[in-house]
Amino acid sequence: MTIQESGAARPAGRPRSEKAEKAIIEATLDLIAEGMGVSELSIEAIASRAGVGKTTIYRRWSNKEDLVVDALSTLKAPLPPLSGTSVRDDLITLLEAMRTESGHQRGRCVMNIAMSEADRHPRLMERFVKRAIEPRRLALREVIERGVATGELRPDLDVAMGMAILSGTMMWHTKWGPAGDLPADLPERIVDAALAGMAP
Amino acid sequence: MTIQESGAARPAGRPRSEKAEKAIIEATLDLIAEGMGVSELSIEAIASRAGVGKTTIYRRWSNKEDLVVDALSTLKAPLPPLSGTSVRDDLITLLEAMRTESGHQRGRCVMNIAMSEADRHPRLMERFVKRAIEPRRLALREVIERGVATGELRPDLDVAMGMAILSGTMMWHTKWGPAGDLPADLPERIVDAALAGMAP
Amino acid sequence: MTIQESGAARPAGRPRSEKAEKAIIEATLDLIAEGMGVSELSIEAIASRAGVGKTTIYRRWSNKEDLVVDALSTLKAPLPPLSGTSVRDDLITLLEAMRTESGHQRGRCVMNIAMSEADRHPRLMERFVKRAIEPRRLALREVIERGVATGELRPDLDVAMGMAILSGTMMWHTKWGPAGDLPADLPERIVDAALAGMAP
Amino acid sequence: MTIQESGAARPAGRPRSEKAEKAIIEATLDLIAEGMGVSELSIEAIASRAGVGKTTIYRRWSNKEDLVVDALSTLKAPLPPLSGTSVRDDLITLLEAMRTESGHQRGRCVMNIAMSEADRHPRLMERFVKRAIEPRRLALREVIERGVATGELRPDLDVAMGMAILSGTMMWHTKWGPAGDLPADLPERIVDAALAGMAP
DNA sequence: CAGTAATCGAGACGGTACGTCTCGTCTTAGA
DNA sequence: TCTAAGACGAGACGTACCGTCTCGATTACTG
Repeated sequence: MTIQESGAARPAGRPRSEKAEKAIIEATLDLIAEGMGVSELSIEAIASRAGVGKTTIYRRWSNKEDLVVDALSTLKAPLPPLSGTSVRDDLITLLEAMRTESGHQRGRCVMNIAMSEADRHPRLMERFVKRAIEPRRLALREVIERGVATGELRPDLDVAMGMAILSGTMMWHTKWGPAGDLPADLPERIVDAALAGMAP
Repeated sequence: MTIQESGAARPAGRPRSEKAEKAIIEATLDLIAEGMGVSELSIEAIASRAGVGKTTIYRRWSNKEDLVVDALSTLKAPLPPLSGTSVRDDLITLLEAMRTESGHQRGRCVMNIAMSEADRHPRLMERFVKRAIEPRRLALREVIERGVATGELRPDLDVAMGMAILSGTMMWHTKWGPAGDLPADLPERIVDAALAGMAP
Repeated sequence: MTIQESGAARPAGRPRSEKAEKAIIEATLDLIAEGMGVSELSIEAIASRAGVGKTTIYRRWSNKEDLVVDALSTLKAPLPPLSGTSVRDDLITLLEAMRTESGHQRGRCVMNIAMSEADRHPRLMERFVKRAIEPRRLALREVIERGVATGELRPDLDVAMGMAILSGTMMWHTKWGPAGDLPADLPERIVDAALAGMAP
Repeated sequence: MTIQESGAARPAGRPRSEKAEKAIIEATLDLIAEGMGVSELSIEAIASRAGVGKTTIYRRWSNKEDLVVDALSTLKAPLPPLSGTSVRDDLITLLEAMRTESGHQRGRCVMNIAMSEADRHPRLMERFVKRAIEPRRLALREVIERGVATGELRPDLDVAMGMAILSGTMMWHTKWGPAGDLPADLPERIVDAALAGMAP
C-alpha cells in the first residue's frame, strides 16, 4: 500500500452523476406537482422528463416508492424560527408554517400526495413521518410544554391532546375547509380558540 | 300484449342482472378492504373476482370513479341516534360513531380510501362529501347550536371553529395517532378537552 | 343442444382477426425484404409497421422464429409445371425455377434469409425444409428416376449424387458466383455439364 | 538519441497489451463455437469472458464485424499438401479437407457462421472470401487446369463449371445432407461422379 | 528518476428493444 | 338486448446490451 486509504475506498468505474440524480428528483417532483399520484407516475415519464435513461433510475432506486420517498424528503421545508416571546406567538408561527407550506404549488401537491398515498404505501409513510412530520410534532410539543412550565398554560394540561387539537384543527381546515387559499388569520383564530380551553 | 305495462315501457331485450350488479359492488369493496387504492384497483380484477365480464361493468359505470363512489355509498353507516339529554353526551356519541366506523375492517379501509384519494379524484370527493360527510357535519352543527341555545355552550362561540376542533382532533388521532384501534375513551376525552374552551 | 356442432366448438370470445394476422405477415416480409436478418428484425418494428399491438403478435407466435417460419412459408412459390418431353428439358425447368425465384426482390431476400439463418435456428430450418425444400427435392428425384427408367440416364446412376450435383452446382453459383443476376443460360449449361457424366 | 529507432516511431504512452488482444480473440471464438451467431454475440459477453473492459475491445475494433473477421481469420486452416500423383487424388484431398474442416467443433461452427452470416455482413463476407475461400478456390482451379494439360481431363472442359460442380456438390452435402458427420468416402464418390463427365 | 501520455479494468451514461402485463374498447356466440 | 369470453391497440413495466464516457491505477518511454 503506497498511499493511505481514507476509510471507504472509492468504488471502481465511473462515479454516478450527481447531475442525473438531481434531474431525476426534480422531474419526479415536477410530475407530482402536476397532479400525478404515485400510481399514475411512470418511471418512463420521469426518465424522459429528466433526460435520463431508465437504467439510471433503476440503478439508484429499485422501485417507485423509494424514489418518491427520496424526492419528497428533499422538500422538508425548514422549521420556522420561534420567537419565544409567548406561547401564543410561537403556536401561531407553527400553524402559519403549516398554512403557507400548502400555499406554494409544489408544497401543496407534495403534502397532498404525502398524506394521500401514505396509507397505501406503509414504508413511504414511515419514512415520510420520520423526516417531515416528526420534527414539527416535536417543536409543537416543546412549545406546549414550555407554556405549562411558564404558567402560560394550565399545569394539568394533557399535552398530547393539546397537540392533537391544534394540528388536527389546522389539518381539518386544509382538507375540508372552503376551497382556495386558507385565510391569513386562520392560525391566530385556531390558537385563540384552543387556548380558551388550555389557559389556566 | 300479455302482461300489463307499468307506465314507463320496459326496454326490450334481456334485463340487466341485479345479481351481477351486487357481485360487482361486493367485489369492489372486498378489493378496497384488502388495501387497494383507487388507482391500484383494476376493472379486470373486479370483473374476475365478481365472475363477470368487463363489459358488464363498463355498461353500468363509465369509469372506475363512478363505480367506487357507488360502492362506497352502499356503506354509508346510518347516523347514530342522539339521546338529546346533554350536549356533551351527544358530542361523545357522534365522535364515538366516527371511532367505531373506523374499527371494522371494511369501514376503516373505506374511510381511508375516501380520505386518501379524495383530492386526486375531485368528483369522487364531491359525491362522497355529499353523501357521507355532509350529514355528519350537519348533525354536529345542530348539536353545537343547540348547546349555544340552551346555554350549555358559550353564547359567542364560533360554531364553525367548534366543529373544526372536534372533527379535526378526532381525525388527527385516526390518521396520526398510535397504530391499532383507537382507545374507547378517546371521544370522551376529546369532548371534555374541547368543552373546556367552549363552555361558558 | 339445439344445433349440431361441427366437430371442434368455436372458442368463446372475440375471434382472432385475420386482417391483423395478414398485416403482421406482410410487415414481416417487407422488413425482411428490406434487408433485415432475423436477428435485426424487431417485433416492435413489425408491430408498428403492421399497425398492431405487440400483444397481438405474441398471442399468435411465441417467438420471432415461429413468426418468421410462417411468414416465409407463405412465399413458397409453386413448383413449375414440367413438360415431360425430355429429362434434360425438365431439369432445366427446375433449375430455371431456382434461378428466377432468386430474381424477385422478395424471393431473393427470403431465400437468402432462409439459407443464412437456418443453421442457427434449427426449428426454422426443419420447418422450412419441409415446406419449401422437400417438394423441390422430390420433383428433382422423380425426373432423374424417370430418366433412368426411360434410358435417358445411365442405369447404374447414383440418383442421390445426381441430385446433389445439380442442386449443389446451382446453389454454388447463387452463393459464390459473380454478383448480380445469374445468367439466363446457366441452368442449361449446368444440366449439360452434369448430363455429361450421367448419360449412358 | 539513445536507442535506434526502427522506422515508424513507437507511439508514446503505455503500449497495447497483446495478452488482452489474444484473450479477446479467444473469447470471441469460444462464444461462436458455443453456437452464437454474429448477432447474438454481445460485446459485453466477450469482454466479460475475456476479463477485459469494453473500451479495450472498442479501441481495437470499431465494430463487431471487424472483430469477428479478425477472429475467424486466425482459424484459417492451412491448405493440405497435394501429392500431385493424379488429378483424382488431388481433388479427393481437397474435398477431404473441406469435409474434415467441418469436423472439429470450432471449425464447423466457424464455417457455419462464415457461410451463414456472410450475406448480411458484406464486408465480413468480402474479407472472409479473400482470406479463406480464395486460396482454396485457386488450388482447385490449378488442379483442374493441370488435369486438362496432362490429358487427364477433357481438353474442352469448362474449368469454372468443373469447380462449381465439385465445390457445390460438397457444399450441398454439408448443408443439406443427412445430419451428423459426413461419410469418409464422400469426397471419393463425388470426385468419381464428377470425373465421369469431365474425363476425356 | 520524475514527468508525460496512452492504456488498462471497471462501470455509469442515454438509448433501444425485449417479452410481459394491464388498461379500456370491441366483437363474437349464446341466453 | 344483455352476458361471459376473450381479442384488440396502446403503452408502462423492469431487464439486457448497445456504443460512449469517465474514473483511478498502471506501464512504458522521455527529459
